[in-house]
Amino acid sequence: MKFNQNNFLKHISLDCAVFGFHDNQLKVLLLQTKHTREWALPGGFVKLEESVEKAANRVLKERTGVDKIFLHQFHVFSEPKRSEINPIVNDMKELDESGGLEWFNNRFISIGFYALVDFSKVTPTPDQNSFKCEWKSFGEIDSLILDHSQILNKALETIRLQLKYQPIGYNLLPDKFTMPELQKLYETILGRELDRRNFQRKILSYKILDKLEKRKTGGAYKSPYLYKFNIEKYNKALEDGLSGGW
Amino acid sequence: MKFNQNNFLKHISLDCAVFGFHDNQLKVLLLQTKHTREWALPGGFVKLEESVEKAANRVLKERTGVDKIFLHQFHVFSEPKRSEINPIVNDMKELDESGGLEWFNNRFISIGFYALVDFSKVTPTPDQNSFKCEWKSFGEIDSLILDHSQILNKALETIRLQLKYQPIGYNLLPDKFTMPELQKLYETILGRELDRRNFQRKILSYKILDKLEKRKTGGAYKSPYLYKFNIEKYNKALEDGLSGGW
DNA sequence: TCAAAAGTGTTTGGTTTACACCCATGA
DNA sequence: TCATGGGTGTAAACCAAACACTTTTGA
Repeated sequence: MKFNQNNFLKHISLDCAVFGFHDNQLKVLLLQTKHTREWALPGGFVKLEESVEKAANRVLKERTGVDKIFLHQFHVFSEPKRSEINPIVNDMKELDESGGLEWFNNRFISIGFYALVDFSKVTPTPDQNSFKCEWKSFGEIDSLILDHSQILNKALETIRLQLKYQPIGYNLLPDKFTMPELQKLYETILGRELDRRNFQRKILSYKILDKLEKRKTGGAYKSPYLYKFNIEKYNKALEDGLSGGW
Repeated sequence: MKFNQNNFLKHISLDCAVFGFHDNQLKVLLLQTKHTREWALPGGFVKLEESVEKAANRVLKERTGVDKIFLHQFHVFSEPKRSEINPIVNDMKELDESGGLEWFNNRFISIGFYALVDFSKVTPTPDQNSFKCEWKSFGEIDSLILDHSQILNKALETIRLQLKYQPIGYNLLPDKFTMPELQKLYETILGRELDRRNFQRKILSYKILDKLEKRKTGGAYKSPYLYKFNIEKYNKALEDGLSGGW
């Protein structure tokens, strides 16, 4: 299936900061470009008859295999020169016969989205312009294409703010998880350590968790309880907001 | 000066919810369209070489006479049919010889901004497609053109959330103001009453106010103190965020 | 001189923080 | 059996909500 620029709105793009959580680390889904081997956020364009939310969902379905991802727009990036491509790329793109060169030389206003996904359910899949698609630990990402670093940082900042009055985790953790795992997630996003006991008390006070039987498997030391989110209460908390902050 | 559609990015517009505060009421700046006499939010388009923020600032300078207004983007509105114009307008627009009909029949993705301004400094000024421009009390606004009601409501919702961790008022009140006035502003935005004494204690705890001499003028009863914002501390609070919420 | 608005302060209850002890587990 | 991680509890500090009394002002 070839890219046909006539199917898309000119000047408008979208970029997604897709976050996952694995090995106690915050992961970000990135693409490596075919030509320059630079890293980029997954992104795409908006079809003539779809909303930007639909477009973002479509793009992420392609990149991850997962549909209906938790996804929110958070900022529009529109500096006039933000999408000016590297002259080197310009040359290399000419190798491309898809007519993409003309398209990519347009100025783009990009709508930034952040997405939270269950790491284990994602199958990273490169797009037409990419060489590969894979998870990177947030801490190990250094330079990204265009203004994508800025977009990524602003996405994380937005999530940190959301955390103050909304629960998080349902979209980032597997169905069943332990309290220490959930805590680690919060600590990772917030970038600081939390008190184990106070964390538990606070989270439980939101009443969005259901406690299950003890876990038995592998891990050394005392086995922690398993929890799962109570989805109704979780969604209600998402809408109503939480009282205290972190 | 005629509108030349070649100077603007196609498919992209912006709409601004401009809030002011007057007579203890929250005011919104609206335009009344020439043809159908419907009400609309001030809006505009993005020039080929400007950011959306610059564009919004430019548009609001034209509508208010005020430059460098406090202005933030808050959401992108992109439902495919959101900008489909009323067929009646379509006919009437043909009266217009500016070539605007073709332009307005495009699909537009609109970037929503909210703005906070000092009511007394604004000179409402209609644009090319408007009959008049004036302040309306938020409570008295019923129907707006296209999805502008939705945009306006989402703007207010956003401000309410901001209020939880950012100070507000510097952009909405005159230089000098009294504590009851500031409180009324908070109450108006939040849509509920606050305790006078607790409000004062909390606001003062932020240390963003400087207390001045007593006011003497007109108002009956005991004269309240005048305050002004300490702009350095205010800006710092804007960046760092406040601790407690409302 | 009185009603209404505004200045100031105190009590109370909940929430957050800090910290301690015990239990379970696999090496 | 012991080091480590995990479950549970409590005292102190802090903050927010509720409420009372006094002062100033113009009518």
